[in-house]
This record gives sequence, structure tokens and C-alpha cells, in this order.
Amino acid sequence: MIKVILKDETTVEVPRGSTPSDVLQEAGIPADEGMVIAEVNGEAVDLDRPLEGDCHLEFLDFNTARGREAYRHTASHVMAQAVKRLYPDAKLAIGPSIENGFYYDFSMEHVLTPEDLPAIAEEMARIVAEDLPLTREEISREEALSLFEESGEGYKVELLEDIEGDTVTVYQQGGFVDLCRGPHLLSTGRLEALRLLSLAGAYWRGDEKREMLQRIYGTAFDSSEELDEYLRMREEAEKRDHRRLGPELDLFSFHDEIGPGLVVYNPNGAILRTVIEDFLKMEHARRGYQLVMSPHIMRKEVWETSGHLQMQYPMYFFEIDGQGYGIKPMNCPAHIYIYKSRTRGHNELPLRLFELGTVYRHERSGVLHGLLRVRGFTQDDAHIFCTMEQAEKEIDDAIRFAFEVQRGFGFTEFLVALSTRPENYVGDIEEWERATELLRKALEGQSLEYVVDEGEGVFYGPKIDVKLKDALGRYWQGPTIQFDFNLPRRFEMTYAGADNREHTPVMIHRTVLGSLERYMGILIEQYSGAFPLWLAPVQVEILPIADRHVPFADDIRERMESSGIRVKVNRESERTGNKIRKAWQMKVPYMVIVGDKEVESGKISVRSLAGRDERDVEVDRFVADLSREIDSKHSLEV
RNA sequence: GCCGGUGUAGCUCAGUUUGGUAGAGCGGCUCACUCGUAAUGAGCAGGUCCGGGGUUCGAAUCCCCGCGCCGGCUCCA
Repeated sequence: MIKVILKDETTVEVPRGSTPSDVLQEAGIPADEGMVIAEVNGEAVDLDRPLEGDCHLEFLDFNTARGREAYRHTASHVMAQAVKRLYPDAKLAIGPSIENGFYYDFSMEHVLTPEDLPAIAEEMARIVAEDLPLTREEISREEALSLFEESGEGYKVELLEDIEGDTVTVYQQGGFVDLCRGPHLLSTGRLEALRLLSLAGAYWRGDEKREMLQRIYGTAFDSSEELDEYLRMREEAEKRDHRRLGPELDLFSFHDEIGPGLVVYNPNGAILRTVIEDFLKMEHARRGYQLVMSPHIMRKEVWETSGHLQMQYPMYFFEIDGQGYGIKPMNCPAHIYIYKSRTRGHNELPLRLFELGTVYRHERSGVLHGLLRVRGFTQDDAHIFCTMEQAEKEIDDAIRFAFEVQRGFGFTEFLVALSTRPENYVGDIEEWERATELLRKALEGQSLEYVVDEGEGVFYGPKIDVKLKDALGRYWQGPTIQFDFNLPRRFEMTYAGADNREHTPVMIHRTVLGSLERYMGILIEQYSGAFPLWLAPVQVEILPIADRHVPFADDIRERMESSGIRVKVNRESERTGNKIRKAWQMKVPYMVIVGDKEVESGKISVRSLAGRDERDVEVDRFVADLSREIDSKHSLEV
């Protein structure tokens, strides 16, 4: 007999070689409580894996990350089996579970189209109905090699070559065999709700020099309700899509004639951006940043010095009077030249230069995506030049600043990542370690949880990335703070130290929003276009009931305008209901309705976007309320 | 850039399979109505059917080449 300690600390005794399923029974837990896999001493295993000795045992259902992973991974095996049944020549590549679903990559003669998906889904349903058991087998590498070589699974052979160790595991269900670490569900019949979502091309091993495979995306849940809920969520996301809302709300537009990835700001978008810019300028000024500006084009030599040219950074180049110029893809060189515009002493450091700098990058056509990925965008870019000793505080402040601003825009949940030295790097290891340590210290000093992305730093220094969680639970890239050892040397930057000798300053790149375009895209989706009052392009729309009420409406409008409220009057000869509907469609936060009663009393009726209705409101009181609401979203604790 | 899909009025889409000279709703404009909290009615205008070549007596429709957009890969603010 062996002792099995469960999660609730109870101990169950079972014969050696019993399986987690046996333990489930022994412990009186109904086997079909939706348990997916088990963890034995922290190792994820199948529910029918024999227990070899005393152990800690935990059961994982679909609501755990690892359980969900195994569940969806099983679904991907079922999909692969279905594809093999329908297209016997299909070669298997990889088929992992991913956030919200799974995929499998294939190589085959037949080119899949969306019309093929129903047949594959049907075949999958058949496999589920057949309730095929999934069995795990440990075999030697050699055995596996010959197995997959014989069946012509070249990709599996290649994977095997990279696996260390003498034995590997394969999983099999109904004659379908796959190289797989597992664990899996006990049988295909345990899959409840499956859905194929889309097709895509994907390079083998993500390498664009290698062959393009056909990928099928799908998802799986352990109840059809949850699947439906997920599909509803996708629909909701589609409704919030900034690419749909942007033109609808007259925020921005794209034009084939102007070019892909080049944003045009329509009036409402320009207002929104101006509000954001003014806010940023103020917040930077309050924190000792100095606003600077620099040209959009700079001579080619600048980009040689910075290294962009040699790195073949995706820039645009052209000639003027026989001189080569490049359109700036980054603002740093200009800020460095501002630094270098005179000699610097240690007393004037840290020097914090801030620019709303518009940059252009030649993004490959396939990656463009609304406002989130464009070819021309404006960064809220700052460079802090300081001594290594000052860096710690600067980083600390920059992180604090970034979070304060993000909270001001209504984001409260974040994912923080610290990226360390990549394989290709400049500078010496000691420097890297020191800088990485500073970043780590700052994060820990502020009790921020973070993950370490080993080797994900930029070649010139380690960095901190912050992702924002939006109202739909999606994450977006936000602030980034990057150390740079490279540019200060390349541009031969110096300052006179207290020792009256020349030193090289440290440079920190940082942005709070990243790109204004992308951030606006994120904001649109976060609020589905219904911005908080301080950001709303039109804050109040006045709706006269009949044409004769227009003069009174204009009167109110002027009073509000003089208080800085962004207000419009709807002068159309329309029914009030329709005017409300139109203002609502444009997501105007407040509607003011004026008719005979209002003209007579001088008071107004106020209707909020949410439908709240208040009568007999004094105009001054309303304006004061608005101002308070605007300020409340606006003010940040510093 | 690569793989797949897609492109008809400002927007959403029908017409493409089986080639025979383009349609709806919303939106816009005009007129009438002057109205109290999510669509008043009538009329009018609006289309190089993404672009260029080809096949054909004839192309939105078939073929070829581009371009844009969408879903991914890769990359990144």
C-alpha cells in the first residue's frame, strides 16, 4: 500500500500502482466531477497513470490553467485525427493548446478553405462519439524515430531530434499516434464543447525561411454554456473593434489613396488626441521633463551613427540635393543631439527630454492592424540622461509615473515583465547585470509582481514592459522602460563629473502610452467608444424640441463653451426621439433637452448616455457638475 | 514579406454558381411636418462593380497581374 496525500491534507491508502482515478473513487469523489488530469508531486499526469509510491496528489479540472491546457490539447489531438481521416496525406507538425483554445499545424496537398471546416468538425464529433481511449506509451527515441519515419511524419522526426533523453512518450487514440508529452483526458468522449474557429498560414517553427504550414484554430470548453459565453465574448469584442467604431464616431479614417497604415484624424479623433496630448504635456512638466521637438527627417549619417542603417532597421530613405535623408523611426538621436548641443556637467543631470514625436517605420504589409499597428505614429517618448548612480531613482520614478497615468485612463490591472540580456547584445555582462538588477530592484521596491522574460531584452539593454488589461480581459502592450548602453557610446556623449573628468551618461528610453495611435485604439475598445467625460470629443449635445428653441439652445451652448465644455447643438428638424438616438449612437455623455418649459424657466433637462433623466436643472449647477466630473478623471495623485 | 479569405453607392449587403449593359436598407440632400426622451413622411441625388490587362459579339460575373482590407505567421510602439 502507498500513502497518497490529497490537497485537503487527507491521506488515502491505496495499493501501489493505483491510478489517480482509483484514488478519486477511494476518496469518494465522483470520477466524473470533470477532473481532467492530476498532479503527482507537482507533475501533471494522466488520470490513469499508475502511482509508484507515496505522493502528494492533486486533481485538476477545467477551471485550472493546467487542466484547461490538457483538455484543449486533447481537443487538438482529436482535430488532428479528424484531419488525418479526411486527408490521409496530411503531415502533422505541432498542435499545442493556447490561450482561449488550441491549434494544429499540418502540411498537405489539399489547400484548406473555410468550407472544409464543417466536415472536419463533423469528423471530430464522430471521434468524440466513438469515445476512444487515449493511451500513453513510453518508448525509446530510436523506436519513436523509426515509428515516425515509417509513417512519413517528417516534422515529428525533426522534433524528436531536438528532444533530449533516451525515452519519449507517444499518445495514441484509435490508431492515431502523436509524439506528445501529455497529459491528456482519458478518452475522446470526455470532450464536451468543441468549435473550429479559423484557418491561417504559419511557418514551420515560426521561421519565415521554412515552409508554410496550414493551421487550424479551434477552442474547447467543458460545457457548451462556457463555449457560448466565449463566442459571445468574441462577438462583443467585434462590436468594440476600434476599426469599426473609429469611423462611426468620426474619430479617424484610413484611405487607400493616402496609403496603408497611415492614420487620418477626423475632427472627433483630433479632439481626443489633443486632450490626451495636453494631459501628457502637463503630467510630464510636473515631473521635471522638458518638452522638446525635432524634425521628421534627418540626414543618413545620423542613422549610421545610431546603427539603424547597419541593422537594416525598416526605415524610409530618400535624397535632397544629393544628400541622403531618412525619416525618423525613433526620436532618440534628436534628443541626444539636444544633449550634445552644449557641454554637460553632472549637476544638470538627470536631464529628462520629452517629445510627442511622430515616427515612421516600414512595417511589413501583413502586420498592419487598424490603429494598433501602423506605419506612422506618435510616441510619448522620453529619454532620461543620467549617471549610473541616479538611474535607480529615475527608473523608480518612471515606473510610478507610468502606472499613475494608466490609472488616470481607467486601467487598473497590469502584467509586468522584466526582459533580460538576449543572445546578441552590446556592452559588457557586468553592466547588463547591474542594470537588470536596478530594474528588478525598482519593481520589487514598489511591490509589483512581474515575470522575467529571459533573453527578451533589446540588444542595447534590459527593459521593463507593462501590459494593460482591458474591460474584456485582453492584454495590450503599454509602457516600456529600457536601459541603453549603446547609444551614449555611439554618439560619444559625455558629462563632466565631480572629479572634473569626462564620463559617459546612462540613457533610459521610456514611454508611458507607447504610441498615441495605438493607445487611442485601446481606449476605444476599452470604453467601446463611450469615453469618460474628460476624453469625450463631444461632452454635451443640446437637443431643441422644435426649431423655435434653437436660439435658447445656442444661448446655453455659449454659456457652456465659455466654461470650456465641448458642446454641440443639433439643429436638424427632427423628432426629439431621433435626436436622442443619434446622440446616443455617437456616445455623447450628456444630452440637454430644451423646449417651451425650459425656455420659460431658464432651466434645462439633462439626459445621460445611460438614460438617466433629470429635469429643472440650473445651467450653472450642471456646468459645475460637469467640471467636477471632468476634473475627477483628470487629476492624478503625484 | 509569406499562407488563406475577401473587395458591388458614405455604411451593411443582394446580384457572381448558369456572362446579356446594377439593386435594397441605413446614411446624405430637398420639401412638408414643429413635434417632450432610442427611427415623421414624401421625393431626389449618389456606383470607373478595387486597378490594369486578357477571353468574348458582350464581363460586376470567366482567366492573368497588381493593390487594399480581414484572419494568422514573423516583427514590434
